[in-house]
Amino acid sequence: MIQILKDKIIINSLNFVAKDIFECGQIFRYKKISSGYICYSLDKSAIIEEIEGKTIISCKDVDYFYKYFDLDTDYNVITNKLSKDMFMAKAVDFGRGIRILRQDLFETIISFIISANNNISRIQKIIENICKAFGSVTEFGYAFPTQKQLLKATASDFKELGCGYRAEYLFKTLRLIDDQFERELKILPTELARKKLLNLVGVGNKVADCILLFGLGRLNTFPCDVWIKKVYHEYFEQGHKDNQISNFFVNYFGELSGYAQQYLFYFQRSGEFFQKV
DNA sequence: GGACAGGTGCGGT
DNA sequence: ACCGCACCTGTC
Repeated sequence: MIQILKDKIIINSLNFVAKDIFECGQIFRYKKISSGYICYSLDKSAIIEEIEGKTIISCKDVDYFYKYFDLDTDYNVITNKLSKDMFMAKAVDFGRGIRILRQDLFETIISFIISANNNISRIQKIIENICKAFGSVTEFGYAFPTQKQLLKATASDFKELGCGYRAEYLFKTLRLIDDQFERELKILPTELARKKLLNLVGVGNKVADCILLFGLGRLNTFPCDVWIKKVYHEYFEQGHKDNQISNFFVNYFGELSGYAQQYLFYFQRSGEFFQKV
């Protein structure tokens, strides 16, 4: 099913669809190209193309992207379990190729602080600006800056790069985190890790859950944004207050919560696109 | 001009 | 603890 070469990973599976993976809301550093997608993580990049029904991932660091795309996880098991719920079956069918990426923790923290009350194209632009201004030069462009590099930025630097009022959040949070902070987060149980994340400036419940899910691989979380609220009120309504919706879904989906969130989010949002086009 | 976008911090109860 | 509100900025 999966073939690993020196600078390529070849995947022969229906459970890997680049469009679904990159456009389901979990990542901002990717670009659509004529032959597929190119994505960036830290100082690395990979090209993802469909050739003769197979997915080819071309990159220098095969080990890194094998983990990044979480290729050891069998999504057949996940989609089969989730599809037992009638409504989920539709969402899973729509986003069959989704995989939750194993993103870098630091990059995830910074990126999702920027994402708060913001739209994707602007988030992408801001992150790109920050990479250009503070990241190292790579063969493809600019790397995501390290914490050390970002500590050189002032709040007004961030503002000039388009962050708006999130500039202060970034400036302050950068002074609250370090390697030790990240090491502790990685070993703490989900609830305690969430509490620790909520101490950061610009990190509320939603952003904390995104960091837990995308940066720490905690699948027992369910980030709740406006789209998920719509899903709840349209299809799962049971009288919960908005700030209890995430808990409701975690109870409902258990260890599959993170996956379920991605399928539901992507599905709900696609409806909006169809209506607009 | 005004509302809204993948929320959060803050001040007032 | 639980409200309500202001907030950068681009786009409709």
